[in-house]
Amino acid sequence: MNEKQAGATLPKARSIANEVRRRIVEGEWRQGDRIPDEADLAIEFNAARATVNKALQLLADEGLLDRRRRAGTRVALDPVRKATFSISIVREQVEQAGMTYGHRVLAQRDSPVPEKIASRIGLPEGSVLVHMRALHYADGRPFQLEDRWINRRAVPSLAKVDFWQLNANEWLVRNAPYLRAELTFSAENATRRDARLLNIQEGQALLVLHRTTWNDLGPITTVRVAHQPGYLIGTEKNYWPERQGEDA
Amino acid sequence: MNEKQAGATLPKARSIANEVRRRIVEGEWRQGDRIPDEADLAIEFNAARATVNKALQLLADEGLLDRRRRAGTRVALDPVRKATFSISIVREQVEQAGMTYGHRVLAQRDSPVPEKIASRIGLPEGSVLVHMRALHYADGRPFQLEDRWINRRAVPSLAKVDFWQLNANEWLVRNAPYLRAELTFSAENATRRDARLLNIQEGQALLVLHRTTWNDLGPITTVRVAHQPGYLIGTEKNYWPERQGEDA
DNA sequence: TTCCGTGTTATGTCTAAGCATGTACAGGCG
DNA sequence: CGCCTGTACATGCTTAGACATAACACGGAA
Repeated sequence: MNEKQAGATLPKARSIANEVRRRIVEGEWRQGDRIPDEADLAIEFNAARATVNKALQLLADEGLLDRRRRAGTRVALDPVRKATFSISIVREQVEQAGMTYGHRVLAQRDSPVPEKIASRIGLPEGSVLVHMRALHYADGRPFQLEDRWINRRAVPSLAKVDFWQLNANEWLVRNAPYLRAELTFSAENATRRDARLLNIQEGQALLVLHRTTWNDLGPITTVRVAHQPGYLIGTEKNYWPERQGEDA
Repeated sequence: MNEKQAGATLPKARSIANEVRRRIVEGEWRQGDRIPDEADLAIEFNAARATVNKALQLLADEGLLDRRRRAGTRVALDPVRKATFSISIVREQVEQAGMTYGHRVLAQRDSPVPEKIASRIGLPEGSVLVHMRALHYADGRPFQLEDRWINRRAVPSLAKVDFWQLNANEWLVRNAPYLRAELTFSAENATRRDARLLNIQEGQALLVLHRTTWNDLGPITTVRVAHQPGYLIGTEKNYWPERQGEDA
């Protein structure tokens, strides 16, 4: 999606990067080999050193190259794979799949945080946060179950927001930029409650995403998102569970 | 881990980025606002425009800014979060957690690919690939179950490699750089076989990672990796399941 | 032999300048 | 009033040159 169309002129740095990548993939330069230095490549590609630098930085960010001052640039011994996922808001996920989105708040009240959550977000146990649960629907089917704690103190403008009406996810994303985020994936067996709400069988494997965000005032929110069984999160796109007799 | 130590001088571009990020997070510039153009910021920060450009590109890559020619730079309406995970080879995962690594090949033979796999990697059904299964151990406990298909044709040097002896994962990572990779996470209930091999109960929720890689000759390998129950994959680090009476 | 300084060197970063490119906007034409 | 088009402008990208900085390598001192 990020590649230019054939025929359009690629930025020079990018095309240099592509050429270097090709040489690596085709084995011309092998893992661990030192590659020519920026100055030499600049001559070879008829570019300024800064441009070559940019190209090599790109590849280093991809994990394909290992660069160290004075030591030179070499092909990474084990090309560390960095997988990047773009996490969009739920509604977009649903709508991009061509379904209609729905949202329902199940519960919302102020409550002291349990120890487990408190330690994850770095607040003293027993701090009172907003606790809410909501369901997100795709074409009327429950799709995501969200269990969220919100720290009013990190977002002053949030003091009077009514989360019964609101999609907390979207409100926060749009109104409370964060400085730091932590995100984990795991798999959990659906609890009885998960099963009831998502309309599935107890014990089914759920892909669970935990996300916590912080700004300069402290933790903003932490959320556990349980996906419908069969949902895949991928680097390229996400995949919906198969449905019988229907089309995605 | 990527922040410089306090006291060390931050690259100018990075410190400009930080300042801009601060203004956004603290609400000085709000979502959707147009921010001053590069030339103005260059004056304000006493830097060259190229430096400001680099800083803003950084933030645009993070998804915090939205930049368009002529239209200017504005704070993104919904700061798209890109989560990046660094996927290292299994042995490193285990050793970084301070455990000893072990590896055992369970099966390996040439076999025609089933339709499901074939369509995923883009080879005709029935193509004959190497099919292998292996277990990875941490401190003697089964930790990861790997089910892999390897396309000898994409990696000529692989023709005579004996996968009974070898850690396929590492061999491929080190010897077969790829051009494109696709990666998905999902959750699956442990099959009877998963359960037996991982020494767990059938039906337990497993975090499953599918990875497929391609080079210029075609698909290299596709693999299903099932993790021990309770394992978390995160943006910052990965988390091991709790163990009773022991310390990680 | 080992250890420590010091010079060399490749990358890291910045600057000033300029051309390229896409698009928002205004103004003209039907 | 709507559509088209030209132009100005903000970002995109490159260059040449310079200085900073980490780290290898070598030589001399202990």
